[in-house]
Amino acid sequence: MPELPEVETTMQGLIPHLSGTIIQEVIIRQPQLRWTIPPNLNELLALQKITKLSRRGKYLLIHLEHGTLIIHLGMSGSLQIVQASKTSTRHDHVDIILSDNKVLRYNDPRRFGAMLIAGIDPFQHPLLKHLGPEPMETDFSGDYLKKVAHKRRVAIKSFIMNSKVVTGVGNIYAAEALFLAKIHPLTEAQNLSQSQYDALAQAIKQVLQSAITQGGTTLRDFVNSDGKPGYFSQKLQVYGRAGLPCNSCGAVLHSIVIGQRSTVFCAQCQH
DNA sequence: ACGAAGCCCTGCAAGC
DNA sequence: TGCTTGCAGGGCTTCG
Repeated sequence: MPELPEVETTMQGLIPHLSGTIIQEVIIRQPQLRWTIPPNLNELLALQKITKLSRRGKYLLIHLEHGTLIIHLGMSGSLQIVQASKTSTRHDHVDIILSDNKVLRYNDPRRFGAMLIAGIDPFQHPLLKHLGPEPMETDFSGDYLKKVAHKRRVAIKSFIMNSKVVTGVGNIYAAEALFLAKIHPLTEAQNLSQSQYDALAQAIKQVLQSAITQGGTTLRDFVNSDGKPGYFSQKLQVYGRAGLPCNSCGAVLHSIVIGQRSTVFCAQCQH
């Protein structure tokens, strides 16, 4: 499923195809995503020039002359640049037809994704307005986490998956970062020491950066914008490895449920 | 204000 | 083999 690294990889892959391009037409085959796609999306986007692309958490932002297209890939969404002649298949919900006979095609089997319109300043949009810091930026740090965690009794794993605390850390990388920082996922957020938070912030940055460098994790249905899979999945230490031996100590990895999310960890290494 | 649960949806795997 | 059932998952929304 697309996590932050996949969104970043997708954006980087799309930039050369989209920057400066003028949108010709938008075809919506299935408007029922996480939220219904605005019915007048075509009227809003047609003949507008794409000025730049950016990312906020897992939200991909396509900046236009008179507004912003917000895209979220949910857990099974993908974007690809295809030739206009290529026949659409099942779950190809939206085509954004570009000027040079190319199409930006949105596919999302589970339809947990979203495609919405915001103004010129997308950060005023309700979905983006209250997001926490970007994990890769310098304002996200152990100091910041320790401060925000004051009197918070929620499990640390849920805490770092809360988009108001930090945006874009999903289930896979939360588990990986906690393993790397040697922190038990059920620890109450308020009980982590400063040095643990320093290690955790560092670990989050490291796992995300590593995945971005690798080109994004490939799981079930993610394909990056070139149609090539990423290769990070083989590096995962705990996610999807319940019952298998810990790569560090050899103990059998445990699987528990935290906040309705499966969580794999090493009881030996993580305290 | 905080934390837990609910919800949207399809593909896949396991069980019968 | 084919059907049924259960589960996974992002993250906003609702409930307590």
